[in-house]
Amino acid sequence: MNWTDERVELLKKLWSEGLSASQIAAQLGGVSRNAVIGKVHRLKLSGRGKTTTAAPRSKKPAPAPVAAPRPTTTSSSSMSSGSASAPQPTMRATVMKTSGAAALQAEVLADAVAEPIIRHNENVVVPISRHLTLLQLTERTCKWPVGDPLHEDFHFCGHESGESSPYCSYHSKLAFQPTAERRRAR
DNA sequence: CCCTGATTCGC
DNA sequence: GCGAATCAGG
Repeated sequence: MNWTDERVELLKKLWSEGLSASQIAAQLGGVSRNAVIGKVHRLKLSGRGKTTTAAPRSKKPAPAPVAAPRPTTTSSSSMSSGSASAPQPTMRATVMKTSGAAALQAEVLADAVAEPIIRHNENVVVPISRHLTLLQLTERTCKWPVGDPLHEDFHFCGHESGESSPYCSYHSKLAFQPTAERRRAR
């Protein structure tokens, strides 16, 4: 790729708009972040109104994806229904009382419900979003799309997704729901 | 570790 | 002029 007038123009525009070098590189396509920076310097456009150096390393409040005690999907046979006042002597309570994380989350959300399980697979509003653009996605960012692709504020979740999954824990659950009600063992 | 821009220097 | 490698920093 070579720096055509168009590309240079776009570069100038994006750079002045405050986009980072990597973002610009991604949008231009065919060039690396370094290439963009190098070009920027050669064009002597280093300064930008507000250089908020470094991306907003957003701190994660507390995803708290854990705590999914399997509420016993269908079974309703032995015990459980009532409030067994005498827990099994052998089985230590599997309750696991609270946790710092849980408490913190409750504090933040305030409105949080006592339902550790996500139910509606529909268009529940995503918890949080880093509001990443397509080109900002990396190997470890959640690629769950948010919003209307035809609309300008379309973006991606962008949460931590781990190395294997393309989505964060939250969206993985929404994405990979294997026809739940179908475990008909014999 | 991820990301940011800045510089250097061989091509 | 170009941009990978490297540096310096958040």
